[in-house]
Amino acid sequence: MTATQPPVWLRTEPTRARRRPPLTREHIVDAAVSLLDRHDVDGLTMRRLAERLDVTPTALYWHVRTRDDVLDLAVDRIFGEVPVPPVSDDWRDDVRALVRAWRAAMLDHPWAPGLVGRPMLGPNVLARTEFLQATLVRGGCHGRQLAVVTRMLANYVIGASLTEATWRRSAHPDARAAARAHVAASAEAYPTLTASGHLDDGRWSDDLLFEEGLTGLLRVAAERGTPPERR
Amino acid sequence: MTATQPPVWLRTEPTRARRRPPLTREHIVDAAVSLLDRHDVDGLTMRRLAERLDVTPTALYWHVRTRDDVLDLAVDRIFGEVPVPPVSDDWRDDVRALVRAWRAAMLDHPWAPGLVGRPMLGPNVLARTEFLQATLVRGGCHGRQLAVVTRMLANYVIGASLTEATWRRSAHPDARAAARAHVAASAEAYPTLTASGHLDDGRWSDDLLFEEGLTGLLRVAAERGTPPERR
DNA sequence: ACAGCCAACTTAACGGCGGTAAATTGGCTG
DNA sequence: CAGCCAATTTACCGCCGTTAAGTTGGCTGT
Repeated sequence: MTATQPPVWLRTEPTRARRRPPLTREHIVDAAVSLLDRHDVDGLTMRRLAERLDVTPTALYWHVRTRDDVLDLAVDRIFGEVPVPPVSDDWRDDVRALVRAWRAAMLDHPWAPGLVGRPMLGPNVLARTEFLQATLVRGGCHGRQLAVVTRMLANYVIGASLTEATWRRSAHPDARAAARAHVAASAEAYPTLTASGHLDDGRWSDDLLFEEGLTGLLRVAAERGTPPERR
Repeated sequence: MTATQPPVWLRTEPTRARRRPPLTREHIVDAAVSLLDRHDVDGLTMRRLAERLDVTPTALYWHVRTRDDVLDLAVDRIFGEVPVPPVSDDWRDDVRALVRAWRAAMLDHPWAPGLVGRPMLGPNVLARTEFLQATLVRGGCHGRQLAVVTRMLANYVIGASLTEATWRRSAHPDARAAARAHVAASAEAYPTLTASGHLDDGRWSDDLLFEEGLTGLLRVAAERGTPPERR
């Protein structure tokens, strides 16, 4: 039988599906994140991404419009890793949990904070922001105060992630040391910085500084009212 | 006289210096900033930069190691535009003035906040940080509290600049509108965001939100002590 | 059984990019 | 006027993002 069919060896493969697994936007983002984790932003090329997915570079453009799209999707993917905490009886704890996890996710992927400078409208980002603001409302924030506090907290966590990730990325063991030496060399120009050990590693842990700052912000968030003229 | 010299017309030019003006790192940074202002980060190419300076691209590499160097220098140049306020009798006013000017400079060059994710060790950055911390010391901050507050303020202004510059850069008049519509379309998923008008333009001005948040931070900065177990 | 369709992918190529190596220039010094 | 050497140019490499046009192969309707 099968006389008219060419022998197996000449047919390409089981011919089951065209590709298995078929290329997906999800798969692309998977590969992108893993590439970003390993090679940082400059290391994410459409060609490398394609190679990783065993596909021609141009195939990606069927699922994605540009490289920037890939980056946007990757950022939102990271935000998906931020667990939205269960609602507790103290709204402050909930804000703390969310913001803490937010920072942690960013630091797990130190390339991410540097990409925050683009419009973030992904569903994961929006969902976390929604939770943050809803929690603040639960805590009694309204109107202008709500807007102020939301922005304040977001700015804080963004700034903190960016600052810390910056140093974490220049991971060369002595890059920090070089920086410290550089400042110490002009100690008379920066007396306070050198005295306070502003660039020192071990002096105060990043975690501690972040937590204490956050505590301060929550204190601000809890002060309700404070209209133009208060009291 | 001058018989042995060829007539002026055949000599290339005053022959005063090899180039006039001679290429300088300062000139390069000048051109870079102006190019960044006009064409954003992607628009700054070594070739365009060279063209602007009437020089071959490779000539730049004599004064600068890589394109990243140019970006680093450009960022520090921007920080040079931040006026260090005169010392007043209220340290809070001084912090306010510095931080306010810091944000203003970043927003004047909306490409800058996105470049903060690289080690900033330029003299202008360090001088401003020194002033900030010195002022806090004057206000009575010491040790851990000083570290916490310094970071808190820096993170806040960085986050705020980045957030605001992001929207300012996607300047297409209706880009924000599209974003708002996008969120509004899933209003049932983001009830609080839509209710609070989180993405609305006119609701609360960026300036106002920044100032009120800053007021809160200064209140935190003024609370001294607060050790592990307080009171 | 087969014609035709169209989503998904490949082939080929373009222009521009950052960066390097080697040659060149031209004012200055001895 | 010989020789030096800082400053710049010429020539080029390999990689990049992206586009246009072709190909494939499973599915649909008859």
